Parts: sequence; structure tokens; C-alpha cells
Amino acid sequence: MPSRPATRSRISSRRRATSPRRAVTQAALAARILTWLRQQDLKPGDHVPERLATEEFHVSRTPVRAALALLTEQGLLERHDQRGFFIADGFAAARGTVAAETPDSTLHDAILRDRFSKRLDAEVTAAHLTRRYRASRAIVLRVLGRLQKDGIVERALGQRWVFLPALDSLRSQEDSHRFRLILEPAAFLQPGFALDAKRARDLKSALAELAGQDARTLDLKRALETDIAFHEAMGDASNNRFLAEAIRRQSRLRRLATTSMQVPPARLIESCREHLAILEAVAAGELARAAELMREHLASSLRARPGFVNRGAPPMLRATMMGGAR
Amino acid sequence: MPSRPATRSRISSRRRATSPRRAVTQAALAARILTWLRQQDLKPGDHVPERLATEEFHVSRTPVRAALALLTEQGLLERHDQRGFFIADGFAAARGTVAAETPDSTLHDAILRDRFSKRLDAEVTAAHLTRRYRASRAIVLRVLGRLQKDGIVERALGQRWVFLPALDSLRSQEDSHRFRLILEPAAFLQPGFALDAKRARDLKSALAELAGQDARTLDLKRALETDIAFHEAMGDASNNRFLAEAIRRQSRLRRLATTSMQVPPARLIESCREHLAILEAVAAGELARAAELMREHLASSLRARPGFVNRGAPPMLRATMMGGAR
DNA sequence: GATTGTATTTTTGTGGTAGAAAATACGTCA
DNA sequence: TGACGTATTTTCTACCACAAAAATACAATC
Repeated sequence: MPSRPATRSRISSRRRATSPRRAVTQAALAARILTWLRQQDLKPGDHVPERLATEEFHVSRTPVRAALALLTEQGLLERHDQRGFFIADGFAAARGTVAAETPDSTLHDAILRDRFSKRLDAEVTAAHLTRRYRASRAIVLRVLGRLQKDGIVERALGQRWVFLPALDSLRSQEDSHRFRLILEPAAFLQPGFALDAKRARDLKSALAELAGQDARTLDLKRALETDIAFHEAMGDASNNRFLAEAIRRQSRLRRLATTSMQVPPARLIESCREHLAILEAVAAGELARAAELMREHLASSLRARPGFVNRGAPPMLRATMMGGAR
Repeated sequence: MPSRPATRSRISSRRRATSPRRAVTQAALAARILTWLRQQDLKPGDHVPERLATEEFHVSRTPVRAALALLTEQGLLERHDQRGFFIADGFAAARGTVAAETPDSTLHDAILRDRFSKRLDAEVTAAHLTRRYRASRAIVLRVLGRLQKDGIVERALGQRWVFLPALDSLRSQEDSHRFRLILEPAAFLQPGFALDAKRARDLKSALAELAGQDARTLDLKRALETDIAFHEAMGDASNNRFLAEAIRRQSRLRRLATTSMQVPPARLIESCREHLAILEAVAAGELARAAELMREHLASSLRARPGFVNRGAPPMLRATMMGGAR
């Protein structure tokens, strides 16, 4: 087996007295409810009826109540007897997310890390992973399922799981960029394009803040998240669910590949300015111009990609040469 | 529960003496090997080494040998002692596929049918489905997983599975068409666009045959399959795996929705002619023209959509009406 | 009348085990 | 040497019982 010995963290499935399964899904739901609440225009004292979350997330009141109780513990909500949950004073201020470390996410990240660094082969079996990470079979299968949904692995007909060429290969990065170059400018031109007002405002302030920062002290993770949020918002605004979904898919891949593809910080800041220009065009109702700006923005990013144009052969030739073998 | 009583076919998981699980995956692999062999330029007498299929499908020799043996039984291959499998004389002639009826596919189709005709609610639980179809939980979960992969259902955080608006709603159909209008013309303009020669030939002959047929006696199922094969081939030729994948995703949805959306046969035949024109443009190396033809082709299909422009009732109302009877 | 609080019922996830299927090791033949 | 044939080992799936979580029913409150 070509797999080299590697980090062997124990990813346990045993129930510990302190954190049964509940804590995991509860936290996940709480996190989703929180981002959902943040998207709305809520003031301290506003009521948060359980029913709304129930309908939004297609779950019963039981887990919703548990999640809201969790948010109450964190001071984001307040609970009044017989009246329910209300937005707390600290709601707007608090920045932290409720992101929990789950056995699943631990394994998920470990697998991605080891795969990107080629410590994992392109073909693995579930049994291999259970041994390597000392995780229960159930967890391994769940994580593989999630990776499959994200287009990272594919299940073969037998008992192998195959890693697809991810964004770590130069070739896939180029494919991804060209794909986005097709998709994203088109979003603005869809009939019914409409950007949510609050969302536009939030994006604008986040982008403006980043745009003013120094390239040397930039929080790269936050910059990437803002970048992704911007692109997904444009997809959602397109009013076409397939387009939105396709853009979101690419976002997910980009987020995962962030470790291996390093964009220069200066480019990220430039990016923010371009995003702001696009938002302005949208606000002015000049959608055709927004589309054109988006095209230029993505083309710039494509050019800025490390190792793309700066090295050797020109784009067309390169593409053709690579076309041969696949 | 609004679900009305409905077809209750028993979908069994019990192993019958005659067909254990093996027969299913075996047949599935055999079918995939067959289409794979058909894509290659093979003559009777050509050797089919096990290793090639092994590498192509990421499975071990054991299932490959079983599948090849199955194809031998059907007279498509020949087996010579100590030398292996060879293309049989009847290989090119035989048209039939090895498509097997599995418990999974039965349930899969039943669920889709019942959902399209609104006999199933938009939110279901696995337990509900096991009762309704008298299927084992394992099968239900597998099928739900597949439907999820295809973007038909989504798993909620609790124990509900939510059907996404599929191509049965008029709105989604329009979204789908507009999405394809973005994607598919762009395929031709990707650097490295290259259509496999044999594939082009096969498509051309299939399309030519359909184009010459009478609208009244047209085999609708075959026409749809050819249509899909054409569009997927263009995606594959684009040399961009994300683009190809996105097109394939749409194809899968279209195939599933075929029962509920009825395209007039005359339009299908016209379609074939347009496909042929695109192939000619590609063959002549006029990719920009091919892209333009594709745009027109998809735009025509969008216009030809039943109930879009031509019919009376406004979209929302119609969609509701269609829900009633199937 | 709608929403919350509480209790009850239903559904799901997990772990262990037997048997089926896939992977693999090894000998043989062109 | 590389491909096939056969035997052995490993891995997976189905099934079962129990604990945990979600859904639901019903009473209480605004």
C-alpha cells in the first residue's frame, strides 16, 4: 500500500457522558438558526416564534427549542416564561459562530488535509479509513457521503471510493475558473434578478471594511468567506435555482481547496473593490454593466492564479496540450 | 396526512434463492461495461482484457469476470479457455441493454411517479416510505440517497426528507431551460473543445434516423435518450469537467421528469435536425457558429415548452392544476 | 387563535454478528 | 511478462435490539 503512515488522531464514536449525539445536531441547528436570524432585520426585544424556525428548517419543535435554548445560554437570545424567545441586547454585537467540533467534521477535515497533501491515495475503502483514523464505520460512511455530495469523492461500483481531481490540480482550477466565468456574469441577466436589500447592505459593509485593510495583516479566512458570500449572493439573486446551486457548488469546492491554493493577499483586497463596484452597478440597476464587471473580475482572478499565465505556455496552447490526456 | 391512498406494490428486500444481491450489481456492471465497449471501435474477435475494465470502473477482477461472463451468456462476448473474453460476432447487431429490474429501481420509479402526481407530500420520512411501499429501511435509505445525489430530495436536519421543486413545476422547467441556455452554448467556446470522432459518428447516425421518422410513430423514449446523449456529448467535448458535470445533472433531471413534461413529437424531430446542424458546424471547425446554433436550438425548445407561451391559464394556476391528475 | 410548555409516541442511530460479495494472493498458461 | 483461473482473505450488507432523538399530542397561557 503506497499510503504513508500519517497523523492518527482517534476519532471516536463512543458516547461520552458529556456529549451524546444530541449536542452535535443541536449545535448545528443552532448555528443555522443564528445565520438565518442574522439575515433578517431584527432588533433586541423582537420575538422569535418557534414555528418560523420549524418551517424554515423542516424539523419539529423539539430540536428547535433545544437550539434556541443553546443560543439563550450564549446570551444571543432571551427567554421569557410562557412567552418564548426574544432577541437579546447582545445579539448584534456578538460575532462568534456556534461552530462545534464534531467527530464528523474532524474526520472530514483530516481526510481532506491528508488527501490534499497526497498522504491518502486516490482510491480508498471505508475499511481503510476506519483503521487509519480509528473512527467508527458509521462516521466514515457519513463523511464519505458528504464528500460525495460535494463532488470530492465518488463511490465506485465495488467497495472503493475514488477521489476526483479536486481544486488542487492546476487543471481543475482552470476548469473551475472558466466554469464560473460562464455562470456568474449570466446571473445578472436572468429575468427576475433581485438582490435582497439587507443582504446587499451587509455585503457592502463587510467588503468596504476588507478593502480598506493592509495586505500584510489581512485575515485571509475572513476575506475568503466574504468573497464566497458575495458570489453566492449574486447566484441567489439570479432567481434561478439551478444557477444558484451551481455557484454554491463551486463555492464549496473553493472553500475546501483554500489550503492548497494561495491567492496573494493584495489580489484579495483588489477583489473586494471589484465586488463593491459590482454592487454599485446592481444598486444603480445597470445589470448589463454588472455582468461585464463580473466577467472582468473573474478574468482578473484567473490571471492572478499562481502558476497560470506567469509560467511557460500561453493559455490557448496550454489548454490544447492538456486536452490530449485526461 | 394529506397523502392519499395509492399504489402499494410490495418492494421486497428478502433474498430470493434465485437472485441475491450479486445479480443486481453484476447486471449493473455488465450494463456499464457494455456501453463502455460500445463507445470503443471494436471488431468481432478483439480481445477484452479484464484489466482494462478493472481500471475503468475501479473494481476488482472478481466482479468484472462475473459481468463479462454475463455478457457472454447473452452472446455479446465469447470466452476462450485460458485466453479470456473476446468480442462475439453478434456484438454490433444486438441492440438490447442489460437493464435489470432491481428492488431499488422499482422503488425509485414508484417514488418519482407518486411524487410527480402529487400522491406523495413534499416532506416525507423514511419510515413513512417503508410503510407505504412495504420496502425495507435499507432500500429506502439507499434510494433516498440516490435521489439526493440527483438533486430531487434533500435531507433536513431532523428526520424529514424534502422534495425540491423538480422539473414538474413550470417554474423549474423555465429555470432549467435558462440555465442550459447559459451552459451549453458556452461548451463550444471552451479552449480544448474536442468531440470524439466515433462518438460524433454514432450520434450523427442515430439523429439522422430519428430525423427521418414520422411524428406519429416516433419512439419517444428513444428520441429523448438520443437528445440527452447529444447534449451530454457536447458537455464532455467541452474539456471542462465542471461544465460537463453540470450538463449531465440537468440531463438526469430531464430524464426523470419525462413523464410529466410532454414535448410534442414534431418538435422532437425538428430538434434532431438542429442537432445535426450543430454537429456539422463542429465538424467544419466552426465552433462559434455551433454555439450560436445551440443557443437558437435551446431557445426554440424553451418556446415550444407546452403551457409556456401557448396556453391560456397563467403559470401559477396551471402548475396547481397539473398537480391534481396525472 | 396562535404560541408556548410538557408528556407521550414514533422514528432513528448505533453496535454486534452471520453470510454474501469484493479484493487479493498465487499458480498456470500464452 | 502479462493475462487468465482458482483459492483465500478482507470488506461489506442485512438484520436485530436498545438507547437517543425527533415528532406529535395535549394542556396552559398570552
